[in-house]
Amino acid sequence: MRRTSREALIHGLTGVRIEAADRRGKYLLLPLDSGDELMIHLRMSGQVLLAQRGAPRPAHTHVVMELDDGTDLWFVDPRTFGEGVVFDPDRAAEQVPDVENLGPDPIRDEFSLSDLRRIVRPTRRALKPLLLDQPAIAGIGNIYADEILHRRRLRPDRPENSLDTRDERRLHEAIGVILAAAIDAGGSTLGDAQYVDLMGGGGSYQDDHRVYGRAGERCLTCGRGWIRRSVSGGRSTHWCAACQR
DNA sequence: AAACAAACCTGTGCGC
DNA sequence: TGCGCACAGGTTTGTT
Repeated sequence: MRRTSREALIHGLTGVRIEAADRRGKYLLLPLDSGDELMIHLRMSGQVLLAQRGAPRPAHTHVVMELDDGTDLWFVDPRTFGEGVVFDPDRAAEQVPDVENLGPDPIRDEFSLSDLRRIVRPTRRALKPLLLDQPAIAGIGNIYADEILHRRRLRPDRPENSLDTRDERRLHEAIGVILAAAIDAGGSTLGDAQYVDLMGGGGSYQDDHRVYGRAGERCLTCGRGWIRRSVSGGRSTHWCAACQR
């Protein structure tokens, strides 16, 4: 309830029908028949779970939404970084400016090669921060940024202004392929099982990670280099110093 | 302007 | 066994 109140959330959700389940980047968007929308962001540790009414709830269950089919939707979030808010789509620019400022979502929106060229600026900013920049391109997080760059053998610290046309084509291809493969596999559920689907099930894409979480291992792609890990601003980056250039 | 770091929190796993 | 520390999927805010 970072930008709303308990009362406003309860009022906005009581007696309404959820018309759809949509998404932009990492923001879940649920249009309601009241004309408002429920936005949920899970941040690092949030979960939305569907459960039988009365089932024992996990610790850190902050919101329980009772549905009319007898099931409950839980919002669970140990670290409390996540949030939910009911907003008026006509006033989205003031109520949820971060959602309004998102760049194109490569899965949800048209994302052509020229769309990628549009977000690559002639600066020395590195490719890793570019991929994590939600106002530039929406939805890519730390795991997939590393996996995308590894697939196309691009170093995370390669400056944006060093990309030639071939590099841009490669990066565009890798964004589509890695995200599609990860979605097919149900996402990446790491050891602490925080990322799970509505029914609490995990994904399997963590088994296909080539660099994320593999620091110190030999590169699965080239077989020559070792996977390196660096930390900047509390975020870790993984890459192969031999095959990523 | 851009590049960092800190802050927001709890839980887990490790070395000692 | 217990303590302290590093670290975790993200974003915002503040400081160089």
